[in-house]
Amino acid sequence: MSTLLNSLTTELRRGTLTLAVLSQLRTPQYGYSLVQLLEQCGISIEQSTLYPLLRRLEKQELVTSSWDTTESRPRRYYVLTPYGIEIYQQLKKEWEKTSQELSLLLKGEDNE
Amino acid sequence: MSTLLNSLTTELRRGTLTLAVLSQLRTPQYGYSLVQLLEQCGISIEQSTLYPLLRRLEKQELVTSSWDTTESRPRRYYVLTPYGIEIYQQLKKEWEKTSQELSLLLKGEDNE
DNA sequence: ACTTTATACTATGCATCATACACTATTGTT
DNA sequence: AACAATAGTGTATGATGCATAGTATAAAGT
Repeated sequence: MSTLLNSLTTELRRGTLTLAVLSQLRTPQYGYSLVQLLEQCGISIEQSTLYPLLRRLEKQELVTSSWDTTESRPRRYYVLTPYGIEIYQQLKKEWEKTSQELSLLLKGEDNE
Repeated sequence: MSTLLNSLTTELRRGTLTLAVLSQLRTPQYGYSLVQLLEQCGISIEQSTLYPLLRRLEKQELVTSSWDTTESRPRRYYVLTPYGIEIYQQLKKEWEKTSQELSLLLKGEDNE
């Protein structure tokens, strides 16, 4: 893939990562599990992208986190706050709207 | 709309503007007409956002531009280059892929 | 003993978008 | 004739998020 296409795709993905992560935090998850969960769904995300994102979300009070030290390895679990749930649902609506609008624009002569 | 939701939505839109603009430049358009064309489709874009975008696209050789001075008001028309068409189609595919993946993630308990 | 997996995290730079401007010429209205 | 509104093209600056490239540790597997 050309570097140009690559950077355009990056920009296109931007913001969707947040939405994807929020969607998975309705049930508690820790960073590492999130990476794999999303990978399974075809969305690859680097840890070095995810952790700062989680930090942001926590700062914005969309998620809360807590350490679980009962297992052999300590894990920090993240989960949506009520406010986070609300924002998630609104953001989801926004995405559906944008998605539909774009579908309309892109429809038409599909010459392959 | 809260400022947080606003900024999240902005991020979500990011990159989609490029795709939207590219999709309209299969036929020649000038800046002002593009704004209105997209507006009709529900996508609002400020001129001060569009013009720098067009500049970028031209620099990346995805579009070319030329002045039309035959009308009463001079207009600068933009249109896709062959390379631009190619990139557009690939980017479109990327979007469709991402879009589908996200649909999957967002599906599920729609408690309204 | 060595390597891989699991797990968490930081720092820096680049690109895009929003916001706020500046500018001109034509059309429409009073 | 004066004025406002529309049509039209642009620039500068700042905020922000993602990618890239790292650091670090402990458990499990060989």
